[in-house]
Amino acid sequence: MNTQFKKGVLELLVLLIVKEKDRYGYELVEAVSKIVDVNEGTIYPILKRLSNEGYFETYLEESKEGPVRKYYHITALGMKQSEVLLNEWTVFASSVNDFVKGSVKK
Amino acid sequence: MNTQFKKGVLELLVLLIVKEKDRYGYELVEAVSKIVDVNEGTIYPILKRLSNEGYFETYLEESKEGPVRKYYHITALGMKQSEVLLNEWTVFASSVNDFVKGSVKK
DNA sequence: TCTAGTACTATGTATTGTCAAGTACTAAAT
DNA sequence: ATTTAGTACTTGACAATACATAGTACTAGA
Repeated sequence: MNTQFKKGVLELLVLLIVKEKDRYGYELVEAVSKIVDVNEGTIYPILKRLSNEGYFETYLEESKEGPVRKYYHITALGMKQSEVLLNEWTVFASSVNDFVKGSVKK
Repeated sequence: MNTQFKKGVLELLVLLIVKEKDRYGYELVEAVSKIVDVNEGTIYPILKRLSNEGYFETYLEESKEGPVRKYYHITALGMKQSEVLLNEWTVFASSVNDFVKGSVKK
């Protein structure tokens, strides 16, 4: 899969998934993987960055199936950011798709 | 505009525009700008890269309105690449859009 | 002669995704 | 008892690509 296409989009996907309900990192990796192919080493840095920027709050919870899980909870700022990004993506993708479709017909 | 979303997509747009007919750099900047906001200093490096990779051939032609123009012509390899990239973009964008639409409803 | 528009090049920087390796816990298989 | 697989997270070096800025140079009109 084209790595470049994912830039910026993964951040949007992570925000939207955590917005649904609190998630821990490993769960996020699997959830995002269902949409686009993605590497473990890609998601964790995004989570750290989004937390540093105040979009997520975190807390720990024990698990019976393995080590402690770090859960991510979206903040009001994160909600706002997900809306901004979602809007930007929608505008961007439809501009590109409109052109691309016209290009195919010729 | 979100810079990250453009990664990889500009290459696709440039390929599709040059595929229509031969273009020179400055013309490309204007054509791409109609689709997504883009900087001059972004397009020229893409043209150089795509030429180095054998997707474009170039030739010079004089102009009455300014300095010499460098025209880009797509090669068979470039045609192939534009199809590959277009397909990858279409699959990618629709995966993301399908998820994103589901996410909005909730 | 100056300015605006056209046309291309070069360089340094920032962002972000990938890869690889490592740590560590639990549960099931050998 | 030990190994293996699955879960869970961290870190650091690396690659790709868009941007900003500056510089060169040509033409035409004020």
